[in-house]
Order: sequence, then structure tokens, then C-alpha cells
Amino acid sequence: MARAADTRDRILVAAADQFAARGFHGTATRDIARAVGIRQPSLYSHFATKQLILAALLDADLVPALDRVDRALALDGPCAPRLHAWLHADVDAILSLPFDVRGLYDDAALATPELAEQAARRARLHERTRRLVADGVAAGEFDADPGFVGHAITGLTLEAVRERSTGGAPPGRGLPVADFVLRAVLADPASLAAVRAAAARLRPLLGPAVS
Amino acid sequence: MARAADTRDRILVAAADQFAARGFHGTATRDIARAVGIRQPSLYSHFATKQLILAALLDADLVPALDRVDRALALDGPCAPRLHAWLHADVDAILSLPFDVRGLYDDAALATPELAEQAARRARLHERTRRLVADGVAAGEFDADPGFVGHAITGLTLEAVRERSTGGAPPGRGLPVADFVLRAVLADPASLAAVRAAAARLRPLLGPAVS
DNA sequence: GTCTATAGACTGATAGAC
DNA sequence: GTCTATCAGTCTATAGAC
Repeated sequence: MARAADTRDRILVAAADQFAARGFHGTATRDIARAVGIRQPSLYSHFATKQLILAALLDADLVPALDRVDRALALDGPCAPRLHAWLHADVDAILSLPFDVRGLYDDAALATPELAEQAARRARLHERTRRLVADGVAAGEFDADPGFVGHAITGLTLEAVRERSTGGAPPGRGLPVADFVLRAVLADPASLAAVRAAAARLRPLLGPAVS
Repeated sequence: MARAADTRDRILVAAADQFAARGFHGTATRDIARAVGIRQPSLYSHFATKQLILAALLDADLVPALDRVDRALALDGPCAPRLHAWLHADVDAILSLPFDVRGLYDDAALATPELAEQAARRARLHERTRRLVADGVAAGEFDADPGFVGHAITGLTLEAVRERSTGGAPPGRGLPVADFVLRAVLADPASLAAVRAAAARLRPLLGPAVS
């Protein structure tokens, strides 16, 4: 046991935990190594630099997230059930990751050239989230500012992650987040029950149904 | 010119900017000093430790915020207009601070004994926000989980701050945030217009009307 | 792949002249 | 209150034995 790929994964999980608690800059490679049970220089058998640990974690979060939003954008039918199903699946998927994404989005670290690819992925993710909302506004289903709602979704998702990390039990937050956003943006609030029912049928297409 | 109190304030603003960009641990006292235009040891004429700079910034954010939520809790009348007016005033007040609060809430730093007082203030603020929502649920005005809505408000507020820092122009986000939350929690969505009108009369009691 | 040893830069904070 | 000089500790990353 303790194969190389195993150690690599344990480094990633330990690094994410420490980044979440103290930030990227506040985490020493010695701290990560200690949590894994190896010496600090041994990390460099798996990652050439500390920044590449962060890049691997960002990709593990961003690549599946981009796939989910692309699938939601590609679905047919009205926007409201697609937004609801996507939010539900997206938040549950992020909360079910084996590591904590909270410390990954360090704006200064993402601004460095080494992480340009990850920064571009993140910008693409935000742009597509905004488009999902804007489509619904254009169709008359939503009454909202897409830019603001995009930021609101980001804030709600990050806070759900923060809640899991700092609080006790990790609850199924996907459904509450989806309900909260849809209630806030639906032009016809009375249609929420129908939207939820339609979203339940779409969700299996967007990812595992966790809650 | 350049009196002592002046330099102290400029240290606080510079420190907040750097904490927002690189986090508390990622910011060197030399970086703060350079932004102020003094040498690194000169900082210690104004603050005994780096942590006390963070404590002063946290207090400048938390003490007025506690005052605002206490005034909202003390008001008479239904909960919905009070929640709307408080959210509007609170977000606008935070966005109009002369410094960036985004980097202040480092969980690991707040957990140290030196910042216990600030951590307690923050917990009190969260508890009172939750109570403002719970009162409305008990009165039948809201249909929501107060714990979840409390976290949602935190996430929306932090994202509004992040948006100001990373994006370009700082828009008046207090009203959109208040509308977003009220639409999401009101048991009777049709009452939003009346709630907004009543909130507009309360808002002058909670702080400056920025937008 | 992991180890010990260490390089070289940077960290927060102090001492003492002005 | 600001400065120069500096200390002791920590940081990421490398070299080379096993």
C-alpha cells in the first residue's frame, strides 16, 4: 500500500484543508507534509512547486463544474427548471468533493502567470452562469439582473462551502440554494412548484443526485 | 501635515487593501509600510503587532454593524420592512467604508486568543441576523429556514464586497441585495412592493441612505 | 520516493540614534 | 515618530545519499 498516486491524492486533500483554514500564502509546505506524514522535501517528488498543488486542486473543482454548466446550457426547454436543476446538482457536487474548495480562490495567486489557465477557466464558468440567467430573463421567465444574480450564486455557493467547513454536519444544501435563487428571480413566483417538479426530471442529466 | 492619527489611518487602509488581495498571512508588514511610504519598523510606532492592525480593522467593521442590526431588532412593526431596510442600509454601509473588508475574516487568525473579542463580536452579529429572520418566520411573514437565510445573507454581502474590489465601478448593491433576499423569503411574494415602501420609511433610522 | 542537510530569501519584531 | 541595523525564526526549493 501507499502507492505514489495515493500519496499524491493525500497531498491534495491535506493542502486543500490547510488552504481553507489559513489561505494559500498562510500555509507552509511543512504543514502539508506533516498532515500527510512525510517530510517537507518529499512533496517535491509529486509537485514541482507549491503553486502546482493549487493548480491541481483548482482543476479538480473547475473542470467538472464547467462540464455541468455546459450540460445545463445545452438542455432543451424553459430556463427555470434548467437553472434549478443545475444549482441543485452543482452545489451538491461541490459539497461532495473529497476536499475543501474554500481556500482555492485566492485572487492574488490566480493572477500569477502560472495559474493563467485556471483563471481563464474560472472566468468562463462565471460567464456561462450569467448566460444561464440571461437566457431566462430574455424569455420572460426571470425578472432579475443577470450580472447581479451571477454574483449572488457565487456568494451563496461559497458560503455553503464555508458553512460545511466551519459548522458541524454537512447538510444537503443544493436544494435550499436552488429554491432560494429561483424564488428570488422567478417572474411568476406561483410557478415554483411546477419548476421544481420539472427540475427533478432534469437533474439526473446534470450529475449525481445527492440529496 | 501627516499627523500621527493620519498615518495610523493610512496604515489601516493600506493593510486592508493588502489583506484583501493576499490574505492576512500573505501580507508582509514591509508591503504595508511601502504602500504608506514609511519603513517597516515605523509601523510599530502605531501598532504593537501585525495582529492588532487586523483587530482594529475588524472593530471598525463589526462595531457599527452590530449597532445597525441592534437598531433593526429594536424597531416596532412587522419584520419584512425591517429586514429589507436593514439589508439595504447594511450592504451600502459596508461598501462605503474607506477600506476593503474582504480579507479580514480569516478564520485561522480569528481563532487566536488575541482576536477573541473580535470573534465574539462576529458571532453576536450572526446570531442577531438569524434572529431578525426567525422573528419573521414566527410571525408568518417569511417562509424560510433562518439558519440558511443567515448564511445566505453573509454570502451575498461578502460577494458584494468582492465584486467592488475585483470589478470596476462600485454600484449601489444594498437595494438589489435587499430585494433579492425578500423575494426569496416572503411568504406572500405579492407584498414586496408594500414592503419596499415601508422599508424606505425605516431606512433613515438605520444609517445613511447611500443609494 | 523518501530521506537529511542546507541554501538563500523573506518574515515579524526589537534596539537605539536622531 | 521615523530612521538604520539587525536578530532569530521561517519560508520554498534543491542536492545528493539510500
